[in-house]
Amino acid sequence: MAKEPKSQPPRQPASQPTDAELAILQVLWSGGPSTVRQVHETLSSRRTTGYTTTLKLMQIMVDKRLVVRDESQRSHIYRAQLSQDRAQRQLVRSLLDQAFEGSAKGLILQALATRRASAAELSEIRDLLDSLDGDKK
Amino acid sequence: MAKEPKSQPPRQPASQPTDAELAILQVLWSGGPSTVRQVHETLSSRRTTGYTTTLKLMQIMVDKRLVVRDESQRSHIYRAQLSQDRAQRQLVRSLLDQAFEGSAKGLILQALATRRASAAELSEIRDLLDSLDGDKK
DNA sequence: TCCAAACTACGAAAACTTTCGTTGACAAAT
DNA sequence: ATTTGTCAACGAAAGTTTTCGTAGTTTGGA
Repeated sequence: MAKEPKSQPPRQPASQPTDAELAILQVLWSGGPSTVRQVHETLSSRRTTGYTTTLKLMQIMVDKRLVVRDESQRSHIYRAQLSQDRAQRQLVRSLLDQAFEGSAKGLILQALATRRASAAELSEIRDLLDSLDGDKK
Repeated sequence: MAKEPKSQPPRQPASQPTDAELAILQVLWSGGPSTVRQVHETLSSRRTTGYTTTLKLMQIMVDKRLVVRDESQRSHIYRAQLSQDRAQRQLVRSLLDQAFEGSAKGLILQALATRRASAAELSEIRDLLDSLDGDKK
């Protein structure tokens, strides 16, 4: 006989992460695959929630396909399924639509006003601007 | 006797708008002071919610001090109290913290990748970069 | 005057998100 | 083998946001 006919409710592509989910994803993005314990420890410095809260959230995130889980160990290992790049894209797009009437320029101006970038960063941005200009000519 | 000792629960500065509230603010920002009807009509093209939903949200927004209301007419006139600029600042800041580890550069790169800016816009951005560079020297 | 249309107010349901207590399983140490 | 600690699972409560039905008011005709 085969393994399981377990019909795991198949979800849509991958829903937008909530705030708490994003906090968890950040830990996974920067720290790589981790256990719930590890994520919770890292998060504890900012958040003040119980261990089971983090666990529950991560279980929900598996359902939503935001993370995948390796259950071969007793302590399951979670890995981000939604890439940081893709999440950032989605978030930027929705922010542009929600508050900037689609204007990238407006968003960029606010970003520069909000956080001072280093000279090196500024020149990287300039390079990108140049390359975009080139394409467009 | 005087008018009303009506102690309207005084709220804090001005809370962060939710998604639905942001949609309403956008209408007020771009269309100026409006009635609920007007806002709802404008919103109807994207959203599909009842009139009273919009009304209720706008009433809540008055409580939150996100908008102010002129009741001198039968149809009250609502005006954005939270400026678009201030809202944008808050949103950019929280997005930077939540998904870009505070890096303005990262956000800007994503914004440029997401929405193609016109040559004119690109040069405006370049100007801003130059002025920031100047300050920093 | 009476009726219909347009409006505000408001309560409460529905939907979504976050939190945590409890339970049972496993594993390591005594 | 029993105890102790760590873990996943899960249900349910608490909190927040969004939705809408209903009721009462005002306005402008017929």
